[in-house]
Amino acid sequence: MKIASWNVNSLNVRLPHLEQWLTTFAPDVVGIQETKMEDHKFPDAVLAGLGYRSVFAGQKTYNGVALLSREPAQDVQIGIPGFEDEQKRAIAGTVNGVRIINLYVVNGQDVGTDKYEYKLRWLEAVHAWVADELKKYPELIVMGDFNIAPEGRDTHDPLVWNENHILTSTAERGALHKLQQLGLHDAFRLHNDEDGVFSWWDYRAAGFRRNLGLRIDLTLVSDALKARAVAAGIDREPRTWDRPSDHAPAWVQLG
DNA sequence: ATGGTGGCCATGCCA
Repeated sequence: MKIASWNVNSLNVRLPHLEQWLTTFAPDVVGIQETKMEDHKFPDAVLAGLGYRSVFAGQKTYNGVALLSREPAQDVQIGIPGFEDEQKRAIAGTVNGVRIINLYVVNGQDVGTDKYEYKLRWLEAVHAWVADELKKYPELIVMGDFNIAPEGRDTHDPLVWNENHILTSTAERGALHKLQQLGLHDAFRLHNDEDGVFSWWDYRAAGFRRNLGLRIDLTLVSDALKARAVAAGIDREPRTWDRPSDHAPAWVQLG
């Protein structure tokens, strides 16, 4: 079972890319972020034609998440339970017995801003939620656009992307670490040791051409799933296509 | 030190 996470940065613009990628990469489950699309506009019929069921929670202009799966998702949860949030950033479901949480983590703008504080509050709420979910579903995947690069080797320049910089700051990495302390493993790092492998490249300054990127899109697998995570990676190909998203899909394969 | 590209939507905001 191949499970992937992809920030498409507008599903309206990227639907052809998604269709192409579903056809060639053939994932079994996909978590989508930044659909930027209200629910009544979601192309569930098009995706059904490709063999995928969809559940989704969207809004105009910003945010928006969806979960696509070949088998229908059960026990679908939209938003973080008990956490009031107008922004559509979280959706979860159970597919083939595996609980899957798909997140579009708050970007945070800059360290010390209101958005940064919201990001840290939001991650606290995610921690409580995941802790609760793990009790019910030991076989759990938490994936999405985390907007956090776990380590220096997940950035093109650790001197720039340092402990005071957004996406790499001490508090952000601390929140990710605390989440992983629940028993979640970065699937990519179970199988890849190299640095310079990224999932996001800024549109500005020819970031992709120069490979100036960050690895901020993660698939985390629970203790109970760790042995089944037989491969993981990032598929750079859709980032090479015309008018691409600024993110590439991150994936994990369960054996 | 600043802005750079892109999406949404018509202007700045967000990333």
